[in-house]
Amino acid sequence: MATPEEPPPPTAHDGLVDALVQVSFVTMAVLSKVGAEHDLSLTQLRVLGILRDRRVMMTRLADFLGLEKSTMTGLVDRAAKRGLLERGPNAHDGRAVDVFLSPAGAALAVRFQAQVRRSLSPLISELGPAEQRQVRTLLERMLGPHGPG
Amino acid sequence: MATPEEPPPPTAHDGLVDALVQVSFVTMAVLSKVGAEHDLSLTQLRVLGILRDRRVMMTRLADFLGLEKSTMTGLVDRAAKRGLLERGPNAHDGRAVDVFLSPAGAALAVRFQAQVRRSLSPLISELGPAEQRQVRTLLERMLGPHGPG
DNA sequence: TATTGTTATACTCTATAACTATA
DNA sequence: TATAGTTATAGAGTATAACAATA
Repeated sequence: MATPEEPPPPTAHDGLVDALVQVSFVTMAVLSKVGAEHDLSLTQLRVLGILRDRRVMMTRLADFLGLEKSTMTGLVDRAAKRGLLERGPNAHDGRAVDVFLSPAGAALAVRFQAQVRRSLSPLISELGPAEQRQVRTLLERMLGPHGPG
Repeated sequence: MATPEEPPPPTAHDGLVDALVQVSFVTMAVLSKVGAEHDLSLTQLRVLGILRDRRVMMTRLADFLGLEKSTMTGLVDRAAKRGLLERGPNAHDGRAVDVFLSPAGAALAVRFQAQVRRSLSPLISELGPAEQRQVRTLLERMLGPHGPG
């Protein structure tokens, strides 16, 4: 007899979902904090990460981030004004604008990544070496067949 | 001989850090998306989550979220205007303002949680039951001695 | 005609500083 | 004097709609 307001049927993996969400919040908090030390928002961090090994047009960057192209204009404007990235012409399409990291931006991305690794170490060090390999494998599996590329 | 710009020495758990960050981004994207379907930002979601089983004063809410109290004013204003939560007097301090979920807010929180669980299922279903128990245990260990409370 | 990018506008989120009311 | 909360203000992040230039 289900009432109109059915209580959510707790499934076997509810506990996993909760742990996943909590760990994600902690991880994002670390990312935010390290980013803030460089005056970088999470979105700006993602931009640096995406451009790390790519030169892409505005629209593609917006697709990667799941944002509107008009949002990209402001995001790229601010990062460019700080000298972290640059705009340039696209070789194949006169309408398109390419975006790519400046040397300063690339250097910052490298420093940032190292800092994130250090900042997440305490979390990870709760586990032994074998367990670390385990979680890593399992997390990568969760990310799907696209794999850790 | 280390150069002034030392290349970051890759440690054993770098791969785990990367997987953790990626999984966290995916998880937050799911949270954002489900939240957006209810016109709720990640911060508003966290507010609902915190108030789920608590009545707290503004300052305490700000502490939980790591935000300034002035930020809370706007956040609570908007959520209250939508009827999701209410302000009330604090029994022990005439200066303080308590915040708590309205019935509508509590109902939304329940619906939201169920929806998040469904939305994260595909990710989790990449693993078998035994593996799910494993990750859960390991993630909870990473969250530290504070435990999954 | 469709697509790329920018501009204009508006709203949310966030912080700092100044203020009020209570402790 | 110190603390709780709000207001004022400013800037970043986001979206929608209208526009210019190119395809």
